[in-house]
Amino acid sequence: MILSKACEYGIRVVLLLATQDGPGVYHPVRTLADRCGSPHYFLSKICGQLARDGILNSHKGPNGGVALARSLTDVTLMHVVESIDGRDRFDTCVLGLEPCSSSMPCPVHDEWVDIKTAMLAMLENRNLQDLADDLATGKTSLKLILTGRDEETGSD
Amino acid sequence: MILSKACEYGIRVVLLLATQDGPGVYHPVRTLADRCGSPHYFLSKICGQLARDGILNSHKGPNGGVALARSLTDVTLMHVVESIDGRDRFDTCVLGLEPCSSSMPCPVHDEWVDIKTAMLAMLENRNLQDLADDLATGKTSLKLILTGRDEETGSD
DNA sequence: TAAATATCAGACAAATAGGTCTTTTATTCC
DNA sequence: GGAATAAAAGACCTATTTGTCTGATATTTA
Repeated sequence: MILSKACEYGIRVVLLLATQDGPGVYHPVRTLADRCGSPHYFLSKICGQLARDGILNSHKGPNGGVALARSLTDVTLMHVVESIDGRDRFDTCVLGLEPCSSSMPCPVHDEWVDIKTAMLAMLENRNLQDLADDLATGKTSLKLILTGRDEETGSD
Repeated sequence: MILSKACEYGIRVVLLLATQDGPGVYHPVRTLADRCGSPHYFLSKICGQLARDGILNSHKGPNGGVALARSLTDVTLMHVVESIDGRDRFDTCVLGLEPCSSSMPCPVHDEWVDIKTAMLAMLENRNLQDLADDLATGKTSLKLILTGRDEETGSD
């Protein structure tokens, strides 16, 4: 809603990698897709984009896959959003008015400015390390309702 | 982005009516569409929905059109949003996780709760009267960049 | 080198959102 | 009643997003 589906999946996969083994450890997109409830081929494209933007590295062949390209402290969710959705996702007027700005504000302009600020803060105030720490301590969770299959046994 | 295009247009038309003559005065959707930069037929459907939900009244024939159905103080933008987009637009997790809640929060759950609260406040803290007052005094504006035509002379 | 694994590139399909048009119906004015 | 006006209903089209598939390429292992 606020983010595209593609971006949701992108964030999920990055968080997943951050909680698993950190940068440099490769996982096949196939496996990650299962774990984060994203369509395999769709996630594959998303990872391609993240790789092009230097957030992931990718490697072909056995033991290949994708891995975080940078240190956990060097990546924020905003980096992912910028890569997938683009930053201008947050530059629009609530009412879609073109000239809306502080000098010609729409009826909800001021409130919206504050909300956008809070959204940016949500996405860039904490890096992957912080977020992974919260996940590790159980303070937060990435659990989702998996429809169809439940869990991998590691056999694939 | 946060609201659908349909909802944007719906809000615009309601604000337009609020600043023009208040409840009970009918304007053809055609004219309103020109003024609020919305496709005529599209806005027509939107107004139909708003009428079904008791926000607008509509009347066929000459001197017909749509008009606000209730007093300006009885309508907020949230009423429009609920009518067009539905309230559950604000009930989703940023990451699209199904079980996300305060007891199983996603990594940005808490921040998102605050942001949603602010968005609801933006949409329901002030009624059409308040918003129309700000527009009347020039404190805010509904101006938009009209592509193609500039203004009606009343001839069509 | 052969077989297996996995990404890459890009075509393709399905679903949804956004937008247009035509026909019908109700209303007003003459 | 007849002409004009304007909404109502619903079919239809277009663009974007989401999702799937195929063939090619690179890499590893044996």
